[in-house]
Amino acid sequence: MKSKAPEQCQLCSLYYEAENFCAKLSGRELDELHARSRLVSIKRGQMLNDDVLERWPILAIDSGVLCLRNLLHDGRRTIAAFFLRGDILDMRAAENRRLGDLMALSPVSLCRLSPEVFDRILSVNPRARTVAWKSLSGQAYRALSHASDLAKKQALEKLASFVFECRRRQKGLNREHVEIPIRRRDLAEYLGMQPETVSRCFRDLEERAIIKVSDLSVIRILDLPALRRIANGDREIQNLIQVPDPVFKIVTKEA
Amino acid sequence: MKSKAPEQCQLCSLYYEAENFCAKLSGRELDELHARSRLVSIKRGQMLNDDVLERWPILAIDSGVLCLRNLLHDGRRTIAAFFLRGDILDMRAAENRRLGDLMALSPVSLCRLSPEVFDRILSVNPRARTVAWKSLSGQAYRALSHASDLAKKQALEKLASFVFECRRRQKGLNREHVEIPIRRRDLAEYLGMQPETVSRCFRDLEERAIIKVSDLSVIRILDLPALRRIANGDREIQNLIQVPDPVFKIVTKEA
DNA sequence: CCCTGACCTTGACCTAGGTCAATATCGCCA
DNA sequence: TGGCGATATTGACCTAGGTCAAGGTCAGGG
Repeated sequence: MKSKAPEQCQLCSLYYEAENFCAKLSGRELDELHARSRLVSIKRGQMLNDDVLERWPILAIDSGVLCLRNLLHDGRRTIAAFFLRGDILDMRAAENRRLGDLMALSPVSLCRLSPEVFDRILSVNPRARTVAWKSLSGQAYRALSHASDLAKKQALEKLASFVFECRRRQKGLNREHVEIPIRRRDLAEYLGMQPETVSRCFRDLEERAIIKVSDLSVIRILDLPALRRIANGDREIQNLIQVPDPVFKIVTKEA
Repeated sequence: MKSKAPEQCQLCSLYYEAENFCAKLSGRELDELHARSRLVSIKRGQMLNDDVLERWPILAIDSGVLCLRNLLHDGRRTIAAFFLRGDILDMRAAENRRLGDLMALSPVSLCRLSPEVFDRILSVNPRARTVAWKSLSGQAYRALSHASDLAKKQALEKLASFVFECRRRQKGLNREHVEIPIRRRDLAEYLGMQPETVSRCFRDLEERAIIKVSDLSVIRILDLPALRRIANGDREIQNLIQVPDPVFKIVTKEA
């Protein structure tokens, strides 16, 4: 009887969290996948280089925060998305598209899955296929909703929206405390703004008693409905709370 | 011998274009899918309503431009993505996420696929599965790259980037003429800017002899490398070509 | 425990592009 | 073909947030 999962896998969230990919595999499938895959650790700031990605285009995140970042050569940087535990990335589809580099925003542990075994499993194991499909469409929908945020929302709204994204994605049950898993600077790059602006927006939300910034990586939501309204682009609340601007505009018109 | 595809399908690009989903199906699979699916036409501006989507969450585009649009209730509107012939949408993953509405930006012909038959086909037909997987990851990567554009690029750069997106997606072989399949206003919503700005940017590119705007829906690329450099965020070219601004600003300061 | 460098915050100022208003142009239908 | 409503363009002006510069704060190493 060989029902025991490989030792390494037992410590990996991809296996021990029931909704994740490896948890859906039969013992045999897991053995085979494990035999042909590589669990690796990456330090913060480190990037996965392209030729390794070519050979190992399928990645599954065990822990940490990985991001997809691209930089214009005049130094502007953007983080297009970040990936958390449980996410499965298939970089094969990126093909000729220049999307950017995968970079660790915190120490990351991830598993490079053998594309062959991965594909084979997808073709025979419907539950595993569902997990992979869901992860991929989750990424797609997250990216779409992020694109909406970036397109028309103001800085404050984007930040509020981001808090909800973190909240939705965090595993714990605590809905009041939200962990901000990335640093201010990275957050700014993700939201397409400057660190200074992020800072100002946090302060703004705090001054309105909508959130409390405990430390740099955790906030507490004090007024959930207000935060939600801001995230949804409701300008009422913003104006209501803001000091009604006592500036009179003098229009001079030539007669 | 029943090798003939259903008549309706023979006129549908999903079937007659070899790389599309229905072209990968066996005669039997196609018959079954066709029997349980619905080809529908949508006029420009029309939206697919939510409860129908609930029952028919899988859509395949035969022709036209469908978009995912969401509007903040103060009137700001965003187009998060648009979908063209061959694209397959799976709205089941959207779940609780409020992504927006599917709306036709031009007359659209699409096929509502039966989710059950679709899933069954995915589980037995690897080629069809590949097509669906590719379409989904294409959407994901397009959304990511769009998000990057929105985050840090300037208006001109976003527009140039958009031209390349259209070019990459258009089927024809003509690489010099690019069809802009949507109107200015929609384009503005997609790029997160105002129609006025779109207009100004087109003019700017035209004045620099980088493109030629033939009519509202077709442009001709005159200087591909320049356009590419702009799209990639190279500010050199922008400054080199721009007339060095001969405006002196007179700053008056009280002594 | 202190030192150092990276990160974050704050304030002052400035500009890209949003806003508003006035045409011009398009595309559809009679 | 002509007329009309929707769409696009242009110009003038203004503001959200980017930029720059100056501290402040934190975490990790000796």
